[in-house]
Amino acid sequence: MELFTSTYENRIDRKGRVSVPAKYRSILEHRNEPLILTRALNLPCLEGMSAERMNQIADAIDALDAYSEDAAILQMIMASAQEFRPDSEGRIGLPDEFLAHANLDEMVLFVGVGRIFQLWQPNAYHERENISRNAARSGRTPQLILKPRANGGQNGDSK
Amino acid sequence: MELFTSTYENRIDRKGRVSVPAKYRSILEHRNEPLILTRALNLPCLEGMSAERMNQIADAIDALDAYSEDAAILQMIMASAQEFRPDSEGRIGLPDEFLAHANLDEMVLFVGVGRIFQLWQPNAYHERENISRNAARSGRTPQLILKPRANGGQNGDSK
DNA sequence: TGCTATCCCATAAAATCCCATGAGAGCGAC
DNA sequence: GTCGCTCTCATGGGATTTTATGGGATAGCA
Repeated sequence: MELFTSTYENRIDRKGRVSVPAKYRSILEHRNEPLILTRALNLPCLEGMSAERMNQIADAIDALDAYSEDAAILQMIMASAQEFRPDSEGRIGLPDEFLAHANLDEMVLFVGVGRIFQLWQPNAYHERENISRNAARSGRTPQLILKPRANGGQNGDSK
Repeated sequence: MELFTSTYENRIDRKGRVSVPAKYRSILEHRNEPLILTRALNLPCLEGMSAERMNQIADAIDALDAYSEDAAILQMIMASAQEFRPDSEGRIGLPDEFLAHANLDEMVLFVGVGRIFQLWQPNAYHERENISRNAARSGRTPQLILKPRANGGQNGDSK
């Protein structure tokens, strides 16, 4: 499976390290790409993605006028991004800015949301989940429009 | 990764030297290219890049009318460019014009913005970051259209 | 002779490597 | 089904290396 799914709650040890879920790691390793984390623009969480996606953003920046305000905002994404190379046990050390942005202390909740995954303070995520769920119950469901994929033939392989 | 990301705040010592972040150094060394610094055109910061990037800018200038005002302005980028060779500990000495242009005194904030990086007076950058972040929060986010890349893409997605 | 830039060595803190342990999932034999 | 074996994975912590930084020594240069 090429998509990040499910959730995993892992501990931050006293050195500030946390294990990246093995499922996520194997996706990145399978693509032979390093792990990138960024601070989400408008949420108190971190976002994890492959380097491929960062390159796409860099391309988007280059396509803009280098001195425009739009470019400045996209550059903020790059400035908050950091490359991580998990140690031999699959852990990464989270720097203070990242811990602070997502209010992380003891535990981290990894949340797979498809092409990327998020890192949440567990309670913060559960609150947010309840809010969204209640919104859905009260009828405010989003439109979900599925389109056929271009490369219909290939499906997910695995280990 | 090939991109300059994240931020690093380093001290200018009493001899006027500052360490170039090891991550940035290794990118340049990996490409076997010297470090070039310029004064940013419309911002109080310096910009660091590889020599290859300089060539791209030169190409962009050539694409303009050689006698236009725009070309004259962009040529100032080249005029302010200077090549630096870090010492054995990875430090460079910043000349006075550069210190003055970016109002640098004690600390330098290296800000990776993709294909280049910037050198800011820390407070000056944080102010600018707040402005951009508020703009992003209030909905004025730039269009971000991610395009599949020519070389890297194993995952055929479009969205 | 002063000034400046560069080389070299030293050091503390932070990041990373490496080995160990234990819980738990999966699996096969019975 | 269930017992026990194996393997994976998250976690802990000591050992080692990297990195930023300070400063003395040396060599040009005005």
